Amino acid sequence: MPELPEVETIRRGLAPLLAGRRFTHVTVRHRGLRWPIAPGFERQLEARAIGAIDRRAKYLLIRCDGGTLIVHLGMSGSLCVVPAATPPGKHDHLDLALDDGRMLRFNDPRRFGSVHWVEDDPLDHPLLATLGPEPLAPGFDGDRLYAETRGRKAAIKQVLMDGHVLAGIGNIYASEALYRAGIHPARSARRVSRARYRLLADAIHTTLDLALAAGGSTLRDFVDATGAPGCFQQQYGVYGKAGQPCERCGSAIRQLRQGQRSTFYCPHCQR
DNA sequence: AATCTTTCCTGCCGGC
DNA sequence: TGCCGGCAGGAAAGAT
Repeated sequence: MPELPEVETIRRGLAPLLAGRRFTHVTVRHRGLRWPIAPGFERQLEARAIGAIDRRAKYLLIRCDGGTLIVHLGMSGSLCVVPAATPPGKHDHLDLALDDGRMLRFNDPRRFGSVHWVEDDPLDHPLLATLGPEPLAPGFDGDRLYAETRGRKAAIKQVLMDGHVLAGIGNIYASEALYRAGIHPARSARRVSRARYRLLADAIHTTLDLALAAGGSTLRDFVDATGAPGCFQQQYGVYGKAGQPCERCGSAIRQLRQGQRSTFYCPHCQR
């Protein structure tokens, strides 16, 4: 479900609901996430005042007094704020009760998501410390991307999805950005010119901005913190459209496999 | 049965 | 020889 625009949409939805709140009680029903929820996690969160809600790549950073809750939604995770008396569903693994009669609930059927409590700077956590630049932050541009990809023989699409090169670009938006930039997804990253990396950086920016404006994509049943679905998928140029005509040239969009993931592209527009 | 949004880890290889 | 980085594949688990 979530790539950067979806996580950012969730962050924006969550921020006003958690502002000024305090965690009161923590219930863990299933500790077996991607990394097991640490023993003592419940007690560490209790009575913490909540501060800013930030994001790094696809990680949500829920800053509290004395520490930070780091949440990753994996493939199928979701967060919502609901009344504290709401009965738990099948994959509601974690409830964080708030001091206003509601709770923050973490649901994740596939359990590829994760939850960490850290007392040091969360950006120093091993999972976050080596991440590449944020694509929407100042300082990210085509020249940076060009520099990051020197010596990379692998396909540009796979390098784009490497979080240590560029943070937060997943399978869908990698296909979309390459389509917008006119670059073939299987092209070796080191054989893309500096000029085309500048086009690609612009395409990444535009693609993410459009997705954010639409409130993220709806894959399966993505909903934001208030339950509203995103609608960016209606704007996909190539993703999931194998066999359909390219909007620019009319050629049939093709699908290929890269690293066990589906890639979609236009054979005429992308070189 | 095959596929799907994530990403860490392992094993292997090449370069210095 | 040893070390490091890059690269491909596997793994986690459930719903459709």
